[in-house]
Amino acid sequence: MGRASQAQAAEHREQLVAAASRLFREQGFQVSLAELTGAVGLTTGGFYRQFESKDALLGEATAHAFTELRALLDGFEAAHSGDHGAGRTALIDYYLSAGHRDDAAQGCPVSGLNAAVSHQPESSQAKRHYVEGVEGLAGWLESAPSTADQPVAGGGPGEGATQVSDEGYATLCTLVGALVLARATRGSAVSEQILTSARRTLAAADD
Amino acid sequence: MGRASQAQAAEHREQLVAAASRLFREQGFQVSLAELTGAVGLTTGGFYRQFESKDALLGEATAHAFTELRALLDGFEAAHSGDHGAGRTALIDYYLSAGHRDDAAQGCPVSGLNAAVSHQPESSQAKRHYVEGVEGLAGWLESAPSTADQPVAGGGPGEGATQVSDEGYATLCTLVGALVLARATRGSAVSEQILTSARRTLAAADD
DNA sequence: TGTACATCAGTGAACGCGCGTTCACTGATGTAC
DNA sequence: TGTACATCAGTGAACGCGCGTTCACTGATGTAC
Repeated sequence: MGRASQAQAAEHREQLVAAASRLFREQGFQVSLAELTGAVGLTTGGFYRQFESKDALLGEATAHAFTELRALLDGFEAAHSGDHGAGRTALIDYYLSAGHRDDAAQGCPVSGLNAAVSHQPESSQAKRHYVEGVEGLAGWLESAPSTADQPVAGGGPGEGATQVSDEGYATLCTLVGALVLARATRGSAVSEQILTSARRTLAAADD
Repeated sequence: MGRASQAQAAEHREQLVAAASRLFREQGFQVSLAELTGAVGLTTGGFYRQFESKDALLGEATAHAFTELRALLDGFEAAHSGDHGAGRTALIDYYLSAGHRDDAAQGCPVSGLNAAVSHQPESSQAKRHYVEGVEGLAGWLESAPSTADQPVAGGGPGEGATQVSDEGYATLCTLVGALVLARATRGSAVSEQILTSARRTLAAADD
């Protein structure tokens, strides 16, 4: 193949991170490097010229997935003309849909990367990004977020300026629990019941 | 070593299932056979005289963990003289404690085996037991369960006589989501906040 | 009850495979003059 | 602008390791008489 240009190499790198963020969410961290690099038309050999290790890729893939999530949240809010409450309701409906359950690859990283991140050491990049992302999504899930610009995967290293409310965290717990359970029970009637029950319960709480 | 007696063999088998149910919850399905058999003082060679495969062991370990859970639930109810509501409150407090978060090995299989079961095929024993267990725990989590004898890991093959209410499933979602998130974020302040928020929110809903 | 023998739980090594990582190599790219 | 050469992105094979599973073997157990 010969040497790729710097622009091409940079694009390959981005493609690899994007593919990894999909495949890790879909299949977990056990996807092989051969499959990861193969997904963007490369071979494993060159991988280590771009990343220090597979763990490092997980770190970047995690950050990438949370950036995507931020865009998704913005989209939901924009689709309802900036009405956060309406956007929030729409996000919850999407979150607890069968479509989201069956499409982990493009779904929420809090649910999709949970297992992968759980087995990572506390000091890992993946865990750091994950924790930030959890905090950010929980903050967004408040009915009336304290700041308009709560980051999903940003903010300084300091322990976040604003505290997330019980409502934000509890709503996130219900969403993540429902999705994770619905995925583990996919194929049985229980899976649908879980999603429906969580949807109705969160809707009822919104009064 | 020579041949073990039938009684010893049966005991080894039980010990192996029990150890597997702990290790799979703690470390996931990737624990090696060497570690599993080593945990009860055996070597890997003899494993296949007791089990058809590692997958089969996961199936039995899942069933075992849910039997333990049933005993735990009964214990909580008995500790409150059969007052289900009081036992339920106590279980929720335990479920959302740092102790439970840090002791997955002896903790709830719905949370502990979620990742393992998610990657199992739909037809697997592990998945079957898991789905039954989810249904059973959700039923127990209703404030006023419809039947006194709702099984956690029992009941015929038919799709359960009684339907579980939204309250049961939604409560389970919040519990599982909280535990799974608290474990993935262990070491950060967010982990504690998640548990606390879920606890307060579920307590507030009990009015 | 005692003896002879078949059974089979458990051992330890081997097999085959897939994986993450390394490395010598290629040849187009980028740069120094 | 053109040329010579160093750089380095990507290849493909090899390395080393751990794993699930298999297998020949051992010797105490269980059983038939």
